[in-house]
Amino acid sequence: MTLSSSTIQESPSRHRTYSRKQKSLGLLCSNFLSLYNRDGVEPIGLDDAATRLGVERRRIYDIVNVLESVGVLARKAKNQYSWKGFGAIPKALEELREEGLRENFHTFDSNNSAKISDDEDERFSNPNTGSQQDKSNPNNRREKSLGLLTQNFVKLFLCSNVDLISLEEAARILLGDGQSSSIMRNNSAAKVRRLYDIANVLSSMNLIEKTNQTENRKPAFRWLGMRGKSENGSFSVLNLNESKKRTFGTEITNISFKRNKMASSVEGNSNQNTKMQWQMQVKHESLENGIERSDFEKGPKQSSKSYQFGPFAPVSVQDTVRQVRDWESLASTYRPQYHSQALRDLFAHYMEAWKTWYSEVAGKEPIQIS
DNA sequence: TGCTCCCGCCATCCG
DNA sequence: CGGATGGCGGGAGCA
Repeated sequence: MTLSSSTIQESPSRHRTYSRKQKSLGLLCSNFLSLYNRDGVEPIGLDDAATRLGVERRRIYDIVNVLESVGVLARKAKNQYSWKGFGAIPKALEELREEGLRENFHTFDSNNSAKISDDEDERFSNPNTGSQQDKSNPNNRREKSLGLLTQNFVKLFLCSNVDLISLEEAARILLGDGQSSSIMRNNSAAKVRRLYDIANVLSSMNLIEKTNQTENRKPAFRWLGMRGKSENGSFSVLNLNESKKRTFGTEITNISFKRNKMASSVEGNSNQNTKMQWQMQVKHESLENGIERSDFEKGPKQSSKSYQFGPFAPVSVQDTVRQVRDWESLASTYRPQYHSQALRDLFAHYMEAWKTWYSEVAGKEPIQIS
């Protein structure tokens, strides 16, 4: 479609320094969270999000699906989601845990796994009612969705004692297990990509952390959030790896901008619509290393129309400050919905964790301001 | 190289 | 039907 006239590629074979990292789902998720973590009740429009974050719509679907899986968002209507907030996570996880236990998520454990028959969620199901669709296979599309995969992945942690699961193991359990009867596609190698996607966004919320087994160096995921377990119905909160030690120096544990040598102003997209688009009055000036204040300019052409590649990369953590900052009000907004002390504790736990997280990302003191 | 996993084509699902 | 969703896997960054 309308292959852009010129502009697309300027200086061929020039040190373009693309930098894939700045386009990661994890970073995108962080920005998304920063952008909408407001008690504002206004619904979130997918187009709006895509535009504000400077990414294509397709990517928004990716993060929105996993965010919804853990309760942060709720689909309201077509093209529209409502922000539930971090405060909704404990409840969502608790439900996932119960659901997981009801199924056999706790039996995978050592040696061979126990496939998770799954089938899917709440209501309906029952023998094929209507006559439409189902020609190809009884497997609904939902079965392979990112959202369901996310929930199953989380259940793995919530319903067991382990807090470290290798990528390999997770793949085997979640996507058709090793060698089983079914001819199910076990080309896990291909499906594993989905796990990476999920892991990235869950990581950006500090629900999990990517590491690798002490011996073997094999990639693995460690659960950082709360854990269900025990039948007495009580929670046990894992002290998320002794939280951050707040190293005042530099060193950002998560985000890791790494030293992307001169990433700076990437693509010379020339969207002149910046005037109204990025209305985020970013004032943050930090971001020490690299990433000099990128100024969007360099746009000789005004191709108008296509603004799909917004300054997502450059801004990165931009306005994390403006949002949030008011944890108290945020907290009071959600706390009421928890009647049990357990959930309340969990909530507090998370708020603390995120407070730390945001301060790190923003590179400044624990938000608080007016 | 092998591990990660972004990108976007295009099958499906809704209105 | 046309637009909204979102599987899926090629293949390019990166370590």
